[in-house]
Amino acid sequence: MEEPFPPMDAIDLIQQQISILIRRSESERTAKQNTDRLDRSAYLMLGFLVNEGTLTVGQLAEFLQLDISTASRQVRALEDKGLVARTPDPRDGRISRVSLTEEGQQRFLAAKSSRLRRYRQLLSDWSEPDLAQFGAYLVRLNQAYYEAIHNSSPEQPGERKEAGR
Amino acid sequence: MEEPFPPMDAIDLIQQQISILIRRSESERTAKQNTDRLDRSAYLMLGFLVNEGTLTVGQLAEFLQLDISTASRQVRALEDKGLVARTPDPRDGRISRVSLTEEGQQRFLAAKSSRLRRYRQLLSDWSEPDLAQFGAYLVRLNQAYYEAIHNSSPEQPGERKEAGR
DNA sequence: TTATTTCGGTTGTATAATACATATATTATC
DNA sequence: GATAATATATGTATTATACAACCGAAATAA
Repeated sequence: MEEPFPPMDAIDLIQQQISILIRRSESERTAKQNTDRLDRSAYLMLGFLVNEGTLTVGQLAEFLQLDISTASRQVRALEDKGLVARTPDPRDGRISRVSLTEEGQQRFLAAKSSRLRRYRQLLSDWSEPDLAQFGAYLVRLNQAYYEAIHNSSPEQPGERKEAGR
Repeated sequence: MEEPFPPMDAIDLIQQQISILIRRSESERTAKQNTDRLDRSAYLMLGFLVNEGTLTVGQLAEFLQLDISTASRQVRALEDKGLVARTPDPRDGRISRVSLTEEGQQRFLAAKSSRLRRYRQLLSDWSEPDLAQFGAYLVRLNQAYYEAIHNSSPEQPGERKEAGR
């Protein structure tokens, strides 16, 4: 392989720590059932809906990088809980447009608040610049992931593709 | 309890980005089956064994924050694949001591190398100081998780973990 | 000593999240 | 109107997980 790559050690650390972070997070997910907690995918899904307003099942699947069948089931689960509503698209009978219910909004905000509380606790002794910097790094990494995946994929409305320099 | 906490915005970003990161990672996990890829828990488990040499099932469970039954099954799965070996402790017949096989070492290194390749790609345009800093932040966050778990005792019905050391 | 409790681990069972293959219904195209 | 493409849903399988019940070994109590 080519060599203009960053040194192994830092990357190795990052890779390892991300594995651990994910495991930790996963552990929290299953263990602590704060009543207002939502599983990660549901949380992300509701979050997208909060931001985007209304999305199709397919769009949700794409955003979450889920198989559409999985997304479909997730939507149904959320629907059964009354957190989202599906309305048929008047112009295309195949499409289900998914949007938040009032209840869904509230549950999302509650879950968000619960997560924030947890993170505020975990990060309570971080300086503000460190927090900002860390957040920026995470964004950057996620963006890299996103681009790696969407190298040559069809776009969705609202897509921002920033090619970096 | 509002004052001595860091500002919401950065934390909100971090929390959200970590959710996304985990989802991305999860997606990679199921999607790309590089032959040398190991699932996250197996990878972490082998990694611990690389570092620590030999561990009991219970220790692995604790490190990975898995229920011991899950750890037990994981160990068995790895054993069936020939990646670890269980040897009975001569002094305590209850204990299984788990260690890597030669094959396990090789598979771990291959998986690690594969992961590193992926991350090198994703992070190829990061500066070295940024990488180091990001790694340090991740370590710090994981450390906070670790401490949060090991300091506060979340009461579980029936079983309370006594930390008498 | 024997009886009981604790401990490390395994196995039974349940659940959740997921993907892949297939089905269905709707729209588009020929 | 027949066929193809599309959006979603359903059938089925897999995987990772936890909890509960259990088992055998060790430690402790009687």
